Amino acid sequence: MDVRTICLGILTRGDATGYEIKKLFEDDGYQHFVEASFGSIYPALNRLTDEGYVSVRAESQEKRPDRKVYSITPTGRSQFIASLLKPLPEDRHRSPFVFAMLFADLLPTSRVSGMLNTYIDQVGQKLAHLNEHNDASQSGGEKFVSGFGRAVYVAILDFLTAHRAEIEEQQSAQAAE
Amino acid sequence: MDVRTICLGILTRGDATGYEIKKLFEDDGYQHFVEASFGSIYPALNRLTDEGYVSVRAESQEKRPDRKVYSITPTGRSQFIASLLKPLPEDRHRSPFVFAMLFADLLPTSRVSGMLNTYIDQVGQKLAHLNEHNDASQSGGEKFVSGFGRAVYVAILDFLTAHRAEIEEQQSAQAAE
DNA sequence: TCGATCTATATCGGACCTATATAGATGCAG
DNA sequence: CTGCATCTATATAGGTCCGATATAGATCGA
Repeated sequence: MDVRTICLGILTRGDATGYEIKKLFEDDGYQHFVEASFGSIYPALNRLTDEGYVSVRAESQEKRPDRKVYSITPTGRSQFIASLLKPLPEDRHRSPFVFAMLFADLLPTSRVSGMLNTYIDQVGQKLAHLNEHNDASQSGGEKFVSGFGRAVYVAILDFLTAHRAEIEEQQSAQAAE
Repeated sequence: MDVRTICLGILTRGDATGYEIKKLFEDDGYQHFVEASFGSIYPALNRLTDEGYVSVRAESQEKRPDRKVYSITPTGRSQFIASLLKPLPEDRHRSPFVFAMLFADLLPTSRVSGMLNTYIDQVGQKLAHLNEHNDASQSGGEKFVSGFGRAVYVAILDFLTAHRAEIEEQQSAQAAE
């Protein structure tokens, strides 16, 4: 699922600038299991334009850089749907926190507790964010995806609350100093 | 959490070749929330060697390329622990499946059901894999991380089983053809 | 009114992954 | 018992993507 495909998908829901595409990941319901940076969005949109999958219109604004508003073309739409009919790449979940827990025995208890607190806090915020944006305007897909996110985050919080004591006791003698 | 740090961490548990480091992600309990490819592991080990964080001994084998066995140095060990004391990068969970569900209305029901079946199958396999490698030899950290993985996978399976019907009914008129 | 944040585009360097090349060993199916 | 697939093992090239940075005027709150 490369950035070009992600951009095409978002443009099926309406025209947008590169900036707005990025904001969708941060503000709305899209954000939790897909992301892309400016450094890949802008080149992706240029290439999609070259390939004829999107069109641009430059809205010139006084004393500001042009707003480049992108629209998906019929070709782009077919291309996007075709990409959803091909086998999907697998999920990729990278968690520096989980990796760090494998080495809890090398760290002072206070650091392990700190990591747990920070992580629990972050997941709690993501959950709160999902709940905030849980309004009636959501499409069926968005509701489903929100529910998915909530299920995952709640499971993580439950597990960590129930089992954090086990990992907080993992220090070996020399790390406990 | 870059690949160099990941390699250092694994080498705190014992010497290994680049190949063995990669295999640890595939076979053992490490695999679910951390990964690295050969294309990044080999350059990482070279650079760690240059920096003095690991040492290599080449075990020459008859009619085979040398096995390059890497060991972490005391400097490398301090460096690794120092990196765990710094703030951790946030989790990054990319899910093409979740992204695709946002566009269920553009797809035929059969394709949405197929995606769900494939995804449920993959998560089920990951869960089974975690359960297989759940033996007494695991360290405290590994047990904790296995439990974390199980909690996440079970939550996903429960959610999808309970809510798949909602997304399977999302097709708009033109996509249902 | 001054600084911070926001809108908006863009590029560079570096990190990382995928695919590929090489090559002998081993194991299994026919 | 033979041939094909898989495994051990290292390595690189090409391409994708992210993080940091640059630019620059607008807006908003202290």
